[in-house]
Amino acid sequence: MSVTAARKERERMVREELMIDHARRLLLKHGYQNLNLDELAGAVEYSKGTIYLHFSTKEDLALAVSTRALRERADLFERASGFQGRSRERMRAIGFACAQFAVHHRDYFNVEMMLKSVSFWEKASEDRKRNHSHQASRCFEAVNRIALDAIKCGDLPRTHRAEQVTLALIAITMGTHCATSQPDLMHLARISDPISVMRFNQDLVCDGLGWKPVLARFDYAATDRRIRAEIFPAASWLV
Amino acid sequence: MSVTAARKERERMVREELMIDHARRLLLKHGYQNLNLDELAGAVEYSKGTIYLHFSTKEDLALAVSTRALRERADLFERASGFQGRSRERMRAIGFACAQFAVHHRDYFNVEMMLKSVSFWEKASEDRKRNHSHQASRCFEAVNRIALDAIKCGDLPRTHRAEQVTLALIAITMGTHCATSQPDLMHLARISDPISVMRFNQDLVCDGLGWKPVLARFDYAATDRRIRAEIFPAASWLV
DNA sequence: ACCTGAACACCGTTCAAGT
DNA sequence: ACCTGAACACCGTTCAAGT
Repeated sequence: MSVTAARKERERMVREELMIDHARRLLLKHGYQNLNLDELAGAVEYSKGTIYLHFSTKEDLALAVSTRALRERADLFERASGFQGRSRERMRAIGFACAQFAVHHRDYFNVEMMLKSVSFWEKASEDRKRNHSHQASRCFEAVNRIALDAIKCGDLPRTHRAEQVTLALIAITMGTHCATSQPDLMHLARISDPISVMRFNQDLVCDGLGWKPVLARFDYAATDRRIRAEIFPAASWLV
Repeated sequence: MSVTAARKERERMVREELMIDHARRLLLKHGYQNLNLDELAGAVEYSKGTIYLHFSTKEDLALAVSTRALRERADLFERASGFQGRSRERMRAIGFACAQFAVHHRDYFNVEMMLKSVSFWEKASEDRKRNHSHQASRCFEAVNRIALDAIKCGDLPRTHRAEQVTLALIAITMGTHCATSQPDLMHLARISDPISVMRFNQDLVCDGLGWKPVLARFDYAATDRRIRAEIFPAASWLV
């Protein structure tokens, strides 16, 4: 490959990132349905035709936005997973990673939901689908490794399978996101702080699993301080 | 109102139900994005203009489909709530109602997800939005009443608030639906039966809440048989 | 009074033409 | 070789005309 070609490729990637940046902004502003490619073309200062040199369809573009966020989540999860402590403390660090991600990506979860629902996948390019499931499995494995360790060392009952445990934690996390993003429901439940609901629900599932040390028998305040200090030193976003 | 007017109104309602029936079928077949009003008009044998005499927008139509399903869920929940037994047994009956609903509506959950994500609500008519939140609150209250009773009689620790409990159960249910509808995730977790995952996860949350009698100290097999016999006699769908 | 379906508007997608 | 933007296609929405 010539020197010129390498530079061209680099510039191409920069342009693609620019498009994803603006697409993300517009997605959060208008939602997927009202994301307008004319507006995007205007924002990135390229023609609509050029957008189609990067993304095969509008769905493909939305998937790219989603995958980039998912990669950030996987990064956070892997960082959290390296926390030095007992298995349930490491799991708690993952909880912090979720919160960090939720704050950084605010109402991003709505876009994520969109992807799960429709005929999105059949309209996206193979490359991008592969990348998305790669990032998804990084997230899964980060949690699953902790569950495996917990079962091995006896912090979790040996009757559990690690994948069952991981799926339960993913479910409570997704479900809480889902539930807390519905204003009606939050109003019915007379609840205002989504992050404390997330904590509470994740603790419930861990306690339900019998994950030692159980909340009632251990004070996690010191753990939480260490997680903040060691894993998320830059995070000024939480009390 | 004249006799004629009453008949006209009845016929109007029949026609609307017909439209909702077919819309539901097409939604499940193609997904929301590919739901085509020309196809719907053909299926119901009315013109597109007539569809707009019933529904203000395509979003309004989808909301109508969703609300009718939600009404059925609320009916099932209220029936389950009347089960005679301890609070956690009644909660278990709600779990059966969820399963019954999931089986009857199969991949309906995807449509439900759609509603949560986009600028759906701003394009739907006020009447229909009101009806939807009415049905949603019927579901919420059916669960919440059981939680309130449980706290009152000491089956749940008095430190819990009923709404917190209800929200946690809604979250694990939604999250499990969400997670089990992603083939990638099910493959990673090496899990094939969504219904048993739902049971497992709901039990986890109840145990985590300390909802007596806890799973390990009580055999729910007899309860399950009674629920099947008394609440869902017509349900041949579960082993 | 009720219903129709052709016409319109909007926007994702393509491709012939320009630099 | 790369980019453009006018033209096309599809489909949700409207409304003048028909019965």
